[in-house]
Amino acid sequence: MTFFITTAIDYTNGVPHIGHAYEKVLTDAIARYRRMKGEEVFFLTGVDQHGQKVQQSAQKQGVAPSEFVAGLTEKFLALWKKLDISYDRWAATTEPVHKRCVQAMLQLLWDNGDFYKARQTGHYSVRQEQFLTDKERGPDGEFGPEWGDVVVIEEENYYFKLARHRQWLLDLIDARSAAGRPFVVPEFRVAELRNAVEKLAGDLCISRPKSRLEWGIELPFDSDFVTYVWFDALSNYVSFAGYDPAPGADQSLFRSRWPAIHVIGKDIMIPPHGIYWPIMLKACGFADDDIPSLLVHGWWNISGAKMSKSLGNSVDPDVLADTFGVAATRYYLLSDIAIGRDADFSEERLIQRYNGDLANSLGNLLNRSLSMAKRYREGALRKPESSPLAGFVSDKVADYGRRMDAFETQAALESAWEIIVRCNAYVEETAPWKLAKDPASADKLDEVLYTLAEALRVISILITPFIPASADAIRLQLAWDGPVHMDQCGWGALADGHRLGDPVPVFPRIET
RNA sequence: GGGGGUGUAGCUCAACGGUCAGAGCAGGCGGCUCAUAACUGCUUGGUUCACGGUUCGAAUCCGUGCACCCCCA
Repeated sequence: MTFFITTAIDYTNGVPHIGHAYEKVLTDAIARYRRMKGEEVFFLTGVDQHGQKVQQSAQKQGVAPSEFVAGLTEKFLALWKKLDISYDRWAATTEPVHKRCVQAMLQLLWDNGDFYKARQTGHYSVRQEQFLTDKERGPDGEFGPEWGDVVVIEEENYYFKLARHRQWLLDLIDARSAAGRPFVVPEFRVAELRNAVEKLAGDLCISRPKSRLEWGIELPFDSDFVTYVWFDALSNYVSFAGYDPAPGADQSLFRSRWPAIHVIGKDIMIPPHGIYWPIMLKACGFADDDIPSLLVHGWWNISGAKMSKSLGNSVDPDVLADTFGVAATRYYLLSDIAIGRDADFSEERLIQRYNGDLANSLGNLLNRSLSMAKRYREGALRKPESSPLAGFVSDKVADYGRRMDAFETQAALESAWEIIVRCNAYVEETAPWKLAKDPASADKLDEVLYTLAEALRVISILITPFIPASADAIRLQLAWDGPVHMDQCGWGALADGHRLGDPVPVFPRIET
């Protein structure tokens, strides 16, 4: 039974911003934690490369769409590499495996009679890729400049019979909540989604004529059309996991992974992930138990304002990582926002959290512990009968696990940091520099030094999902090369006589 | 117009209807010297947006407003 987790796939029409980075780092932390628990994990992320905007942007630059998306895709790939995103499979929607799967799904639903063709005439905004109605008219009766060029067109398209599954979806949402495993986490979003489903009316347009959009996946039953966005983008969650809708196909790999948990932003819960996607799967024959769940995260605002290109206030995570480091960036994104909520981004706060939590609390704890061990015992540990912090640490490890299981990354970090804070206080209480002066206190000093090293070893495991490279650096200094696994969080893995490495600051302070 | 969210210390945020509303940061006073000017003890600071209601008991539940954000029409 594989733990299957996905992120939204990002649209390759612009460079990645802090919101993209947050979602991937969040998902990465969860995926890494599950691997540490010994679970088989399939972590899927990628890019959405088709569509009108990409086609237009490519035209403007005078390059082929494939060339245009290749450049931006590289930027995403490079950023995820820099940020240590440990995905198992990269989903690029121009890949043949994806195209084949999407076409097979479309064919299946066509054969089942889930689509119909209809004609629509109206004002069309080229920029927004949508038909406009009178509601979009301004007070003067005209379409405002935000719509760009507005043209009158008439065209036929294919529609997906969505509305007839309305009651089924409502029942599914209610059943999931009643069973204690809500369709949407955090649960306060369930009401929001349910309300939107109640109002669901009308069907979903799923095509564009090739005369207007060529850059897409062709409908298998009508070569004059490509499929438009939903079947192309949402289907990545199954197409890259081995799904094959063809009758008699071998589904064993896919079945071992599915269903997934989709990590998405609150802006794409309604309607795509909360309405279109479950209904698409239902239509394809998925059972109710095989409808995935959604983990919906909030947004990073910039000084209280929504982040947007037009405001020019977007934050470049690539620059952030270069300026403050990967650990500072990842730690800030995961520690300063509660799951599902919005938060306010500021560099001042990032620096504050890095200096306070990573440099001062954790970094200094490691540094002072290793320094004392080296100075008083040449780095060699003696394993005591027991340690006064063993019980405390194991309690916090349990808290951490419960919180990570509930996707509460911020709260889980707090559990880990309670150990760190306790250890620093423990150093003050026991004052090893005084014990070192008194030969009669030798055993006590050994107990303190061992306790600190052992606590740090456990801490290094707990922080691995969040700041993996730093956790490795800490283990290197501790000279512990055991398996990085949750079951190694039990007390006492460092052997009698274990020799620690030399202290080198892992988190140098950011001076301002 | 409908719906959702938010409103708590100077700042960022916690608090299943149940001890005196807590924590971090910032501020103040002290301690220590192993350590990255770090660490640590104590401490200042609140009309929990407002007004009503339910309750033995409300930041929490209900009602009415106010403010801000988002979605839909």
